[in-house]
Amino acid sequence: MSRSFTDLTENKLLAALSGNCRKRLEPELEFSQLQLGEILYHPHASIKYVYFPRWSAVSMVNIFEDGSMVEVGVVGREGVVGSSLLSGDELSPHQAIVQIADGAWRMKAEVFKNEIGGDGELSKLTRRFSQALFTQVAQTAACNRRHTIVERLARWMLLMQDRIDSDTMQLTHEFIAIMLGARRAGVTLAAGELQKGNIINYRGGKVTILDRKRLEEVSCECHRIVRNEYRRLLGKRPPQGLTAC
Amino acid sequence: MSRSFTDLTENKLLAALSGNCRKRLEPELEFSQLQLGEILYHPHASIKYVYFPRWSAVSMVNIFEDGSMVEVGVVGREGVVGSSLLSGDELSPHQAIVQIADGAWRMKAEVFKNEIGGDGELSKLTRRFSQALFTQVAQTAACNRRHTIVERLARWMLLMQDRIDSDTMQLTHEFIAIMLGARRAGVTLAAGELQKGNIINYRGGKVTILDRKRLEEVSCECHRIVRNEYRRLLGKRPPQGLTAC
DNA sequence: TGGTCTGTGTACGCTATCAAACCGACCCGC
DNA sequence: GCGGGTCGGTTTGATAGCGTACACAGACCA
Repeated sequence: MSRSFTDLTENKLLAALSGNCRKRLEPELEFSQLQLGEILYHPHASIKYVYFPRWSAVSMVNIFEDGSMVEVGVVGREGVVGSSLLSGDELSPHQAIVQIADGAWRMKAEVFKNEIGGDGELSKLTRRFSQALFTQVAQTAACNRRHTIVERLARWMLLMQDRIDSDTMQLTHEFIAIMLGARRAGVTLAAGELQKGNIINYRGGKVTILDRKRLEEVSCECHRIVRNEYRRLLGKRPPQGLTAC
Repeated sequence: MSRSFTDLTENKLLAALSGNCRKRLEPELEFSQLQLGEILYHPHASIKYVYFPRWSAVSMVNIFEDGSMVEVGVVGREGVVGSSLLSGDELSPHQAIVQIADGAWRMKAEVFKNEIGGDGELSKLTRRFSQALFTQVAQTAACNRRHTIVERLARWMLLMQDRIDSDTMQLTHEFIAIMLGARRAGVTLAAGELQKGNIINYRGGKVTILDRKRLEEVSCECHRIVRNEYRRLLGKRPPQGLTAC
């Protein structure tokens, strides 16, 4: 079974490590099942573990003083949740909440901090990932300013699908609305449009993507731009100079 | 004169270095006058220099395929323009454009990359700054989604004023509109409101802040939140463990 | 078999903002 | 003192999305 608990390479960041390095770190990585809606970090609370997701997606969410939320970024199997530890600071700047629930390998924050202090493999990869995440958040800032709900909804579903291996996701309009910072009714309208075009289908809190190609067409450019940047920074070719482990 | 070309401590990041370390780096820092509207980096072009601003402000701008722009973050004397080099990547993810033109000390990218490779002082400070910038961009993403033009305009002026030492800035409505991702007419309306309340005054491309306190009141919470995070991360107390230089 | 809960459809009035003008005020060089 | 450029004020009409509310459908449960 390809999804053995121990196949660390299902997380792409771990997969990019050299075999030796991965072997060395394996004892520090504990597999853990994530729950839908589980909160990995509260905003401004200290980070106990970092998470290397398998087929999960975790949203970084900004919470306003009135309690309303807006998603600012998403992390999946391409990276690691908790990369803000790179700064040396131990507090999570945002809430991290599980959107798509599968498993993740987690590592104690202290261990992770030791690894990324110098310029070993994990340090370099995490820095690259962190840069990609920054790009995603920045694109979201611009996107939130200029694009319609339909465009952003399409983008968001692509963003999610990129991080899992399935056409079907358990997602209600209500939940999506919170992430997009829009009304639930607004999402229903937008989703209705996509459904009319046979691009997606949903029922009872499950969304199915029927036509990925068309979904990309109705999405704004933001998805493609960010995806390309992820590929450039984290693509197959690992960054040069991976020597020290 | 406190604004001597050689007083590196006018940049707060350089000021946080130990005296020894600053002395060591001084020969690598070349003072350079920035021009209003000067483009330090084009998007996806390689970074030749990093800039430690004096009393300048530099915007990080996302450019859409149709040519329209939205600002995603601002860097001033609290940090360094080009911190994305931390990732090991040499390309600037965004356009960097000079908003408030004073001077900056610049350092060759290769020199900077050497400095931040390990965990010396400059490396640690840059990582912390990079985290603060991330927070700013994330807050902008949420802010762009939820707050009105008036609120965002007020926030933006505070953001600018925090980075210079003056109540007066050379800024046209047209320019502000591009940064906020709004229409020029929309900014005129919003600015008119602030002017009616005697909070600001503008004339001939110059804005004067008359009542900073009231400006903070009409601004959304985003300015305060980001400012507090900057203070926490980059505040007077330098990060612990600054040993190696 | 009916009750409750979750998820979705839809409608109404309202506001912020947009897009595209046009015009006046001022500045600066000539 | 004239003319062009920059900057700001304002209008008019359109529209996306908001806040709120209510209705319905299926699932699950008692």
